[in-house]
Amino acid sequence: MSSPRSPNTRPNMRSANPGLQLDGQLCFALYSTSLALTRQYKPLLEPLGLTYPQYLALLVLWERDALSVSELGQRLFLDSGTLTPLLKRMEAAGWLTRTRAVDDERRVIVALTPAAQALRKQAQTVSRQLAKSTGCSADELVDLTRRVQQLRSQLQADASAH
Amino acid sequence: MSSPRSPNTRPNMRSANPGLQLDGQLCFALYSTSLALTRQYKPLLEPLGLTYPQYLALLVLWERDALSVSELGQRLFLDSGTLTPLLKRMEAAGWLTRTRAVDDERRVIVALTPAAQALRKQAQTVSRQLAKSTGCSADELVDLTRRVQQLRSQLQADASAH
DNA sequence: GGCCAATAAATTGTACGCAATTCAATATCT
DNA sequence: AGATATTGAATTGCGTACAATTTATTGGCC
Repeated sequence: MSSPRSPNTRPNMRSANPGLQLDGQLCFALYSTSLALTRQYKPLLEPLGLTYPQYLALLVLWERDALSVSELGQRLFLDSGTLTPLLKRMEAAGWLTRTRAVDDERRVIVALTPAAQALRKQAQTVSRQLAKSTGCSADELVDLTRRVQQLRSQLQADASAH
Repeated sequence: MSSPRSPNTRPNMRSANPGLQLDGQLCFALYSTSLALTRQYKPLLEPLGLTYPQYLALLVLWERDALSVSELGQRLFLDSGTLTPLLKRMEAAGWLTRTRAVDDERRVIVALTPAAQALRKQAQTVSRQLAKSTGCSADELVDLTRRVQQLRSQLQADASAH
């Protein structure tokens, strides 16, 4: 009743709103699409007892096991404030161990348990299912990934240049 | 000491890890780039007393004021569980009012205050600054935005098809 | 009108992200 | 060696996201 107009999205009337249309903003497109992807992952990861960020941590550790928290953080672009509680939950769930490094007791080494190693195959299924629901060809996925990575690099370069 | 190898990123050795490389995943590229963008926004929005999701809500309301919570949620792809507390904070900060609709007391209408209207110009500056730090041309931005939006649509279609 | 399903927000509980601070261990300098 | 700076995690506090539940209101049906 309160909105007699048709569906919310209007086509190409950017005239009255220079540079401020939600639909035109790459930032929002990335933000909302990233959240949509996490939602897509959820039903696939839930049976395994994993959240999406936890799954990302596993991806890193499957590539190279026994990393410190900060090394993991460099790969994921996350800091200890995010990772410490996440890793504690994963430790409690039996996916990994956290041990102080013997040569430098400041560092905490994160290592996968056999349970997490065994999960690797199922993860490939998850990965494939997700690729399917994007509806993109492999080439499109590769290309889009590269361009988004390129954007990330550019942003980081810009950020570190104050 | 614990890692005698060179920097973490290896070039193109995807052989031993079919479909599970973090770097190859579009999902992670979108996830980490979206977070990087939010970080880029933060110093620009902080002086205005806004967070990035709050800024997105303003973008929607600048386009069309006086929406219900669920209409706003449809535009942002967020639900009341996220929006209600966010809108309460924005109300407390003086950016908007929340009033029950007279014709349907279930609906809460969100309307901007003059303070929020006045903010519109400064927001254009923010938007331009961010476009600059992407290092992309206008055409590149438009193209990348469209492709990411397309992906989002595809995911939503796939999700609603169970 | 009275009953009941449907709808719109709000609430509850869990898990991130991240800035800022704290704490412990190591490195540096003299 | 001893004082100081630096580093790596952990902690604290705030603001999202989101599933699941609850509450209030409306619409439909008899």
